[in-house]
Order: sequence, then structure tokens, then C-alpha cells
Amino acid sequence: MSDPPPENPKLTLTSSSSMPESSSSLHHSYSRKQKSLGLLCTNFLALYNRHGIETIGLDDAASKLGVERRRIYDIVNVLESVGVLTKRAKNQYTWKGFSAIPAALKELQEEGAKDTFHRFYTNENVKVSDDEDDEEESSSQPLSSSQTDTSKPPQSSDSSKIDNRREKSLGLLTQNFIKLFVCSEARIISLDEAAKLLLGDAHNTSVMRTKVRRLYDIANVLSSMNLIEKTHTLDSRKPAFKWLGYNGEPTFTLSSDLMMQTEPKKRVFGTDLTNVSVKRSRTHENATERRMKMKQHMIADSSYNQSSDDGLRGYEFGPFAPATGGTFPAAPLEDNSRRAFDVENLVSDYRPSYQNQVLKDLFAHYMDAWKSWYSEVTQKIPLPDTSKHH
DNA sequence: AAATCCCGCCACCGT
DNA sequence: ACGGTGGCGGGATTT
Repeated sequence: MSDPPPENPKLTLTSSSSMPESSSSLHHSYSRKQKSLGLLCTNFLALYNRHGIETIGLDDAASKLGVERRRIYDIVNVLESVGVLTKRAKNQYTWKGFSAIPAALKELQEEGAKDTFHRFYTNENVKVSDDEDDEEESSSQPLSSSQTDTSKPPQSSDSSKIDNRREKSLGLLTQNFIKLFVCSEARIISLDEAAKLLLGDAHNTSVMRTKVRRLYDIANVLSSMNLIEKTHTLDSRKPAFKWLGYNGEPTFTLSSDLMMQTEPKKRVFGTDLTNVSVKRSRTHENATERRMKMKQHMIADSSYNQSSDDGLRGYEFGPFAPATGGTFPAAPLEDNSRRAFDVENLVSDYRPSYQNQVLKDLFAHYMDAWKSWYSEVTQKIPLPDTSKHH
């Protein structure tokens, strides 16, 4: 019944800024890309990944970024799962920064290994009764949480209700997703496989579908953080994500200079306004008459590097992979003992990845992202800083 | 057609 | 109760 209230018409803030591109401009209407979680995350980061930022208020973020609160929760939850943020109080988060990522990653890595180890010894497998594989489960936070597992589908009794919820939280999903990469030699994983793996069992396309949707959400923000990147599985043509790990994205990055020479303004590629108030609509283009307050702070370089060192160090694979003795856990493609499940089907690409390669990829990614951003910016309001003609 | 994933309803949960 | 949180999945958009 109650039809959603009419929204203002699509606003076409198209104005060819300054680019010789073929720009028919009139590209109006709703554009899903401009409202992606990834872009929003990039903006979020641009807004808060800076010196002086200590606390972050959700309302403030939502308002500054011009989005509904709901979206902020999504971002904050995954950022928190990687240590970049921590909840301080209701509606309030503490900014920790990218420098907190390595530790978080390491913890996840160890947790994952231990968990797999545990599952390996106990017969509480919750998946296929045939081969064993890797991944997931277990919580993190240094908090006790006496979750001795034993819980799967049926809520044991009391508080398992809460745990059940936590079980499906975006944050936990994110951590488990990351464990998939960090606890195995897998470099590339498709969301389908990830979902399957993280699901343990119960496939009902329905459940899978939802899980994959979440994974997409997560992948988007992790991508904007450059922790992963979209690609394809080596063999098939199926889209998948590649783990990049943390590599002091800011600081040195050659891209910093290269990309700057063109636009003295914002640097980090995705800097865009996410607050365009054009909302999609099934038939008509209804647009919310939300106040759009583009706070667009041109992000000055992100050459912050708070704590002197500790950052740089990328992934710390090799060294502490086993942790419990034996690289058995999630490293399937490790000496395949009698056809360990179809590794080639689940994960792929396990090359050592050298520094250079990583940088190359990173750069390629930046260039790509930049191009995307650039082309997008040409059909979007350039934000004429001071003079507003007319 | 398949892959992506935005949007926001509304169940939950802490206070 | 109330308001902050945040699963969840319909279905619009992209690819």
C-alpha cells in the first residue's frame, strides 16, 4: 500500500569539468556505482584517516558523507574487524589507523590456524564428512567469550541466541573471510567458494545467496582499503578476489606522486561524493530530497605514518604459518596428501609473490582506479571551489 | 543471463 | 519503551 513518498526528480549535476573526453554529459539519473559501499568507504577513509582524528561519531560520519546511518554501520563493522577502528561507546568509535592492521591480521592468522587445528582434533566437523578443508569459525576479540562451539544450527539454550547473531555479523564474516586468505596459501578466492567454505554446510541457494551478498559488501570495503583486489581465478574466468595484504598503502607509494601531477586536489583515487541524493527507483526516478551537504574535504596527502615504523612490514606469511606445528591447517595445496579436495576448484594461485610484483599490481590497481575516478569525475560536479558563475 | 549489491524494512539488543 | 544496531533479501544495476 503505502507507496514511498515521492522524491525530488533526479538531479543532474553533470557538468563537464575539464576533459576532452567524449562527454555527452547528460548522464543523469541514478548511478549505482556512485553509491557503492566501496566508494563510501574510500570517502570515509579520506575523511578520517588523518592526523588529529581520534574519535568518530556515527552521526557525524553519516551526515558528512551524506548517507543513511545504516551504511556507516556496514563500513565501521568491517573496519573494526581489521583493527582500524574500535568501538568506544554507543555511536562512537576510536580511530586506530592502518597501522593497526598488521597486528590484527596476525591475530587472525594465528586464530585461524589454531581453530583449524582444533577442529582437526575434535570430531566436531560441521562440514562434509569426506575431505577436510580450512577456514573459519572462532571469534576474536581478546574478550573471553566462552564459546566452546558446540553450537551450530540449534541454539543450545540461553545466550546462544546472541552468539547466533554474532555468528552472522558482518564483522565476524569479514574476519573469517580474511582468514581464508591468511591461513592458507590461497591468493585468489571467488566469493562463491568463500561463501561455501564459510558456510560450513547448509547450502540452500537461499542461504548461499545471502552470504554472497554480504561477501560482496565486505569485498568492497576491503578493496577500498587495498587489502584485496578483484580479479579472476587463474583457470576459469570466474571473478574472484586476490589478497593483497597490508602494505603501507600511504607513505611511500609511487602512486602518490604520479597521480598528483594532474589533480592538485584530492589524491586517493576514489575520492568522490557519495551523497548524491539520487536514489534508484523501479519505474520513475524518485530522488530523496535529502539535504546534500558535500563536505568534500580535499584530502591532503595521506602521508601520515603515525607511529614511525611498525607499519611497512607487509604480510608475514612464511614465518609463522604453522604456529601449531605443521603447515597442515589450511594449507591444502601443501603436498597434497592423496587428492585433498579439489584445491584447484576452491582456491588457486599460490605463487610466492615478490615485493615487486605486489607493487606492480598495486600500481596497476591505482592507475585503474584513478582512470575510473577520472572518467567519473568528468561527469560529475567538479566542485568549483570558489567562483560560482552565474 | 549472470554478477553485483543498493536500499531500507524491521527484528534485536542494550539501557 | 526507546532508540541504536545491523541481519536480511527483494530486486535494480552492471557486466
